[in-house]
Amino acid sequence: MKIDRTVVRSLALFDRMSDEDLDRLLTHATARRVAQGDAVFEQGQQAASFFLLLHGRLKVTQVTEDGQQIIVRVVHPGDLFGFAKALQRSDYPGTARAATESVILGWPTDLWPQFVEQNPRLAVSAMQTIGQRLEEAHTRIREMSTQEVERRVAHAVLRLSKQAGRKEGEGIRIDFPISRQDIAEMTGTTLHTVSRILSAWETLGLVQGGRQKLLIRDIAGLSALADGPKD
Amino acid sequence: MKIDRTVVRSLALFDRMSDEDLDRLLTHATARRVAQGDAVFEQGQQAASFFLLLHGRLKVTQVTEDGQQIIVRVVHPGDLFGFAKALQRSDYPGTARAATESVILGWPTDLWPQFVEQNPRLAVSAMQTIGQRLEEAHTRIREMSTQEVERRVAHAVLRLSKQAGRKEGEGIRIDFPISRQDIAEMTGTTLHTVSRILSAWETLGLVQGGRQKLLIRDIAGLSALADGPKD
DNA sequence: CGCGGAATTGAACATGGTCAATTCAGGTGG
DNA sequence: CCACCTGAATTGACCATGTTCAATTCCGCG
Repeated sequence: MKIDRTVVRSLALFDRMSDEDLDRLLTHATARRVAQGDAVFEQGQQAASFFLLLHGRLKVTQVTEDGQQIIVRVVHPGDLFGFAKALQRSDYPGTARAATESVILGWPTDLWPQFVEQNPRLAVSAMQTIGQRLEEAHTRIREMSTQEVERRVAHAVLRLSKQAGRKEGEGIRIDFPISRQDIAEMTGTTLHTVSRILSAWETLGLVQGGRQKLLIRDIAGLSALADGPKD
Repeated sequence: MKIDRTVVRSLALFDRMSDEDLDRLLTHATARRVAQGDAVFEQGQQAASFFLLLHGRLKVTQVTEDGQQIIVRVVHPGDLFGFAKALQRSDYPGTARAATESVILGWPTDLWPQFVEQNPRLAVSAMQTIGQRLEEAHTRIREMSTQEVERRVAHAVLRLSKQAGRKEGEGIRIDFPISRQDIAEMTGTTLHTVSRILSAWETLGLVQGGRQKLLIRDIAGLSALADGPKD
C-alpha cells in the first residue's frame, strides 16, 4: 500500500527528512484503522512492528503479575510508539489500546536499525523523543513521591488539557473518552478518590464531569491547586 | 591528556568499537577525580559536558521547587550520565554527587552529535541505555502506584544488592555509603518509615544495618517480601 | 425499557506520615 | 586520648490522607 507523504510531512519527527527518504520510509509502512477498544499490541507479545499514531488516541497500559493495572502514557497523534526493539527488547512492555477510533502506521521492527543507520537524524529525533518520555516519567515519580493526591490529579488533568484539549465554549474539553479509573491509574490512586476530588472540583466550578468526559472550566484555578500548597 | 583505551575497552558501551574510533573518542575526553560529596554538575547548570563513570558511585538527585529531594538514580561504573544535550535540553535536569570517591571521563557536549553521526552504533547503544532507564522509571512508577512501602523498599534494596553488591562473609554488602534518607528518596517515603522497616528486618535477621551501611543477609527472605503478598 | 459499566457517596479502617524526643557513631580539635 | 559536635538513626505517640468495602444511582446503549 502506498501512503502519501503529505499525510506525515507535517510531523516534527520528519521535519528535516528529504522527500525521497520519506517516500522510501513510507514504502515499507502499513496503514491500519483501529476501532475503539481494540489493542494495537498486547503486553508480552513479540514486537514485530513499531508504529506511528496518525489520528485518534491510544492508552498504553501495563499489568502487574497480581493484576493491577497502570496507565503508562497516552499516545497522541504524531507520536511514535511500540519502540520495543529499538530499546533492545523483543516483546512489548505494555498494551496499546485505542481510546477512540484511531489510525496508525506500522513498520516491521527489522527495518529499524536500517532506518537509523541510513538516517542518523531520525535516530537523534527518536532519542529525543525517548528522552522526553524519560523526563515525563521522572516528573511523575517526583510527583508521586512528594505530592498529595489532589495535586497529582490536578497536574494530570492539566497535562491532558494541554495534550488533548479542544476549546469548547465555556472551557477545554478532553478530546477522548477518559474514565475516573483511567485518571486513577495515571496518578497512582483509586477511582474512588479521583471521583471524590472531581466532585469537589465540580462544586467549586473548576471542572465539569460526565461519563468518560471531562471539561475544564478554570485552568487558572486548577493550576493554583497544582503548583502550590495554599499558604 | 591521553587516556589509555584499555581503561574503557571492557565497557559494554564500547564493545564493538574499533580501536581507532575509540582512540579518537578518547582524545577529546578529560579524566577527573571527584571527592566524596562533591558534585559533578548541579541541577539547572548549563550542560557543557557529558560523562562516563569509571570508578566509584554517584547519586543523581532532583529537587522540587518546594525543596523536596528525590534520588533519580544511582550511577554505577560504566554508565553514561549527564546526557542532557542529547535529549535536547541545555541544562542538567538533576545534580550528580559522588557518594564515594569517584573517577569520571568527560566530553564536551558539542561533540555528541558528531560522535553519533560518525558512529551510529554508539547512537544505538546510547538509545538502548536510555531505553533501559525508561523501563526502570516505569517499574518504579508501577511499584509506587501499586505496592505498599515495605515491598518497595525490599525491591530497592534487592536492586542495590545486584548493582552494587559485594560479597562479604555472611552476606552482601552495599558497596557505597547509603543512608536511610537515601533509601527513602528512592522509594518515595520518609526516612522514619525506612528506619522502622530496616529495624524490623534486622530483628528478623534479613539485613544488618549501620551508619550509611547495609548488609543483606537473606536474599531469599527479602525476595519473598518483595514479590508476593504473604498469603 | 432494562442492562451494565461508570460514577457517586458514606463509613470504617489502616498505612504511613508528622512531630518530637533521644540515642548513637564517628570525625575533629583541644 | 578524650570530649565534643554534627549528622544519622531509632522509636514512640498521634493523626491524616487515602483506601477499602459497600450500597446506590446514573447514564447511554441495545
